[in-house]
Amino acid sequence: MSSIKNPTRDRILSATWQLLETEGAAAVRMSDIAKAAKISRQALYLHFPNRAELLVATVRYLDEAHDVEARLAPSRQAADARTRLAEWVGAWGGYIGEIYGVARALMAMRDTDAEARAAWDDRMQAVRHGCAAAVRALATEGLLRPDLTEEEATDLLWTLLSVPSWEQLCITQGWSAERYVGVMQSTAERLLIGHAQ
Amino acid sequence: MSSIKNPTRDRILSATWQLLETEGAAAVRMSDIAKAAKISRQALYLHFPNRAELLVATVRYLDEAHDVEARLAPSRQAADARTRLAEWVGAWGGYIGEIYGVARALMAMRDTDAEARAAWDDRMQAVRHGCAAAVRALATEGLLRPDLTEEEATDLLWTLLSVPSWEQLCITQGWSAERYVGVMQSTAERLLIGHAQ
DNA sequence: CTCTTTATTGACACGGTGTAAAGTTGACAT
DNA sequence: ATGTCAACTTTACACCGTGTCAATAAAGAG
Repeated sequence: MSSIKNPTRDRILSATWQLLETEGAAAVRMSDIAKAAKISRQALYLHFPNRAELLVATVRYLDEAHDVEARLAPSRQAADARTRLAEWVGAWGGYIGEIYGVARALMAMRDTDAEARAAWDDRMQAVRHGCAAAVRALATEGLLRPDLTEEEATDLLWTLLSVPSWEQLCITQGWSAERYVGVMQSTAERLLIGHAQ
Repeated sequence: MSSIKNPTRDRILSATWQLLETEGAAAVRMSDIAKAAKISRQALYLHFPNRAELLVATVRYLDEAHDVEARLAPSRQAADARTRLAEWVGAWGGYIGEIYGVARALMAMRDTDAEARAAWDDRMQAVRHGCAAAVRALATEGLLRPDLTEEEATDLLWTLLSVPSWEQLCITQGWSAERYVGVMQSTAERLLIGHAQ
């Protein structure tokens, strides 16, 4: 739909995405993006006021392209808390790999650009909500590890599933996506579920 | 010792440290550091060839000032693997808070500066070795969770104890240092020790 | 045919890093 | 006293990437 309405904007976004995914994030300049989208650097500023907003728009574009909602549905519909947790870890954990390039660029901008920071924090809060929901489900089934508050458990799961953690395991240490998700699922269980099981 | 040999160099390093600890890392420019050290911006370049090397030197300076070796000794001398793990998590986890400012600045430079990247990676590998040693101790006492290889367990512990994870919990979520260390110790146990306990 | 939108080219300001050159200051040796 | 050396200062500038501005071109819609 957005692709029909405004083809160049779309071309820009997909070029941005592609560049961020392949090059190292910091190396991608506005001029690189313009070149890849086959417009002048200045034309970029006709569509996006600055780099930060372009990155934010790219994230939204990716969400749309990957149909995030559909991915998260199984987690919400899970019968019991345990499978809900596993589904959630699988869904989000698997998604990180696909947005990593853009995520990385946005994270790097946090330090210098308030808007980028806000956008990133907002998205991460959404992830935290997902974690909170999974923890809540565990708590209502009485499965939650007793020495943690729900808050703490949420923070812990959220941190385990953070992008930097994913980066460390999958990029630095070369874990495969399957291995990552598998280990994270068992780890999350261990981490959160009280030993009464 | 370094303080006796070269007072201005020392003043620069301590100014850098102080600024990075108080201001947000990215906001600290070379000129700010110069001003804080009461020398001209150019004199900075008489002591350090560029920003990256200044940051790296600051990290070393901090290590010396905080006597890292002494902090890590209890972990290495621990009687059993379990207390070794707890000591290690406590020592490193507690240390992060004191170097966070500099660490943050160095991490931010990774994207643009190869030298900064190398320096940071080197330090993180040292941390990973600490994790590996703790895991190894667990393994030789037969305590290691059986569904993980030693490699995987090391990576997992290392990621749990990473600076970004610390940041998310202690800065973003406002955990106190004690709470962080306490939760991390019990979490690490849960994460790594097989249920034969 | 003209208005509007989208794009182009070229130029420039700003901020931060790093370089270069010439001059100042103080300590110390002879 | 003089000369020398090192640390430091001031001033200036090059480079890069972001973002702004103005003048102009092309193309479709009314």
